[in-house]
Amino acid sequence: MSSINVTLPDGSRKEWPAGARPIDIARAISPRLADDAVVARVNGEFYDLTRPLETDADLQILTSKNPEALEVYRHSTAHLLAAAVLELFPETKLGVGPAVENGFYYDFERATAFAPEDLEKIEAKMWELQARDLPYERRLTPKAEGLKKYAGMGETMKCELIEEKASEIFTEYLLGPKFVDFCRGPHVPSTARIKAFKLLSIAGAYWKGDEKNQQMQRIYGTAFFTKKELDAHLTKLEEAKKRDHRKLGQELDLFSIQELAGPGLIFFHPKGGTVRKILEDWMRDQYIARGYSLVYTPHIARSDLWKTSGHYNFYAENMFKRMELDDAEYQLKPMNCPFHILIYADRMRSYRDLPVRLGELGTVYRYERSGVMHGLLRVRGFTQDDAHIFCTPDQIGDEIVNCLQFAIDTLKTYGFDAYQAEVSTWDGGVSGKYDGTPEQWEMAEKALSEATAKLGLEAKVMPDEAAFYGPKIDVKLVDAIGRLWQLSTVQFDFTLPRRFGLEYIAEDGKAHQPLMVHRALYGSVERFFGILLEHYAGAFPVWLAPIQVEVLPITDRQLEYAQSVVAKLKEAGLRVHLDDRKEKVNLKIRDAQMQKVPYMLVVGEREAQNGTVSVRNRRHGDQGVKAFDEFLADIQKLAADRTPFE
RNA sequence: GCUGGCGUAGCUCAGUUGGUAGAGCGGCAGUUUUGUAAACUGCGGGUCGGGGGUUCAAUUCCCUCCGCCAGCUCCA
Repeated sequence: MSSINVTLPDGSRKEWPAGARPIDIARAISPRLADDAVVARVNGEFYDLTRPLETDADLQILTSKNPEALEVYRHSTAHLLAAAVLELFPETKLGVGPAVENGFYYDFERATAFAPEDLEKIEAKMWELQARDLPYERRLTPKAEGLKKYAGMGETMKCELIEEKASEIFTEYLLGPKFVDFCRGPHVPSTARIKAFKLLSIAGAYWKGDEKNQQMQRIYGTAFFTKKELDAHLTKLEEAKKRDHRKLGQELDLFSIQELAGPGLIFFHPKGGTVRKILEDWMRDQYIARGYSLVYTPHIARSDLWKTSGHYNFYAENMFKRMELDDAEYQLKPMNCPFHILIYADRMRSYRDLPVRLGELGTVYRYERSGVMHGLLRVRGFTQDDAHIFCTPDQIGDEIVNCLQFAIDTLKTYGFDAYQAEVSTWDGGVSGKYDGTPEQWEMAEKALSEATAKLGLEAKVMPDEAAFYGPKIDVKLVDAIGRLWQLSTVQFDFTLPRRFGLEYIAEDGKAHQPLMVHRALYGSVERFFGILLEHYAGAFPVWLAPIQVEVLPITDRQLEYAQSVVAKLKEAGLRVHLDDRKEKVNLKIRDAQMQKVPYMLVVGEREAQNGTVSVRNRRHGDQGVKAFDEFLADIQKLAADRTPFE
């Protein structure tokens, strides 16, 4: 065949000589296109721009305007990184180097650790290689020959990968004199295509992600098509740092973690406590409105309970150590479920009693390994808004729908408009690692997917990601700067009802096992608090703000009037603070701004005389003078409506 | 838990050929009575994360423990 049919990016079909390269075709169409080209897609698959076409092709040229091309671009930058490392530190051995969500990394093995200063050197070397416009050269290599070659270079990890993944003839990519990598590609044609990147950090990572394997040094970087996009991303990282809940928690005096008390244990200060109470009250009120019963259960229980539930054996490494009391052994609770189950099982249940929905803000303690704690987001003691629903098979559909609706309403209330759902299912029973019968799994998974459909919730199915005791649906939210957080979860449990021998008497007069569902919507109150704090960058909406109004008298001659304003606001149920320090109003404003108080009322001579207040909003600045009653009505409405962003 | 980095005043941070520590802000006292993001002056404040070692002498060098940070692994 001397010619091939190519469907061009504009949809037209044209004949080209066999062996034409996508980049040549791009050039023929427009030099501009060729300059912008990052990668080709041929018959739906990524394809090197410089790799000759051999068959009829549906050709697309992906340029830097196409977000899909970014992955190829970043992967190419990872190769550039590895090539630079080998230039500077030739003894380094290679692991893997993929593109990831916001950049790329490459794993290396080397006797000495990379120092932070090394990143600068490596980056400089990368630019040097970039300037030389080295080609990403693709080569086909027979497996046996390749293995011998990589073994000769001492690249044992590459050999391992080749053994596992390579076909009889595999592709590898060369870049510069030293770097060759077993890699499917594709890559950009040459290094000059890479215009904007930055190395970010060095961290440890286990070979193949398994902690039993040796640990390697991972260098993270990010890359974008333009300097402008790169700078925007770096700015976003800075922005994220500024709204780090740990920093805000300290600056706004909301919570702390005390070294003397231990890691992962949270102290809510008065202001944080105020916010937390509102979160908790809202949730309890919702429980009651939605037909849940509130219960309270202990924090410890005999080990016998944990043996019955199975946690004693299967969850032991996550539990705090056992304590001996008298002649019995007790353990702190890592979960609330067994306690709620005991309440359910405390009396005979009829089908007429179901569904039973038991809810609690239950504080649990889990022994987390030392390196995993993170502010409020990963702690050792936390409070779950935990509820367990016991119901009949007939009821399960509605129960799941109601849980999901509850979750959605919760997120909306707190100003999260973007969220996504994931349904985790089993493997069909092939591995035997899942508990429960195929009928149970089928019924439960059906209930979950029907509920998402009914609510118009787009749910990604995650096969073989379920817990061993049942399928689940997780709702993840997207915060104000686009990050994803996992919060709400609704999980079936086929195991515990059986272990505890739960039953209800059905219409047939016989005992049946009820269905059991775990669900938590905040997930953990602490974590939710942390996420909210970052979402609002510390500027809690009026209904949540620990101080809603700061009253700022200009001189102490207005103190009396200011106090009367404060008293009236308090009477109206608002959280108000009087700044009666003998300081200039500028300073008082600055302090209130930095504490992110939503409203500041400046009261001076004029206001005192006219019974008015001068309103300042933390976001929009001076709002001018208003009659006190007018201000009061405005702020009460904001609080009552739970307006997430004023 | 693992790899690497870090730990100095309430906070943010200076402080190298090893000679017992400083700044700004905050705090306290006084002066200033002030109109939309920092008035002025003065004064306190630190077992330099804990313990051990080397040394005439350790914030500085070594060991160990604790904690924090970035990841990994695990997870609400």
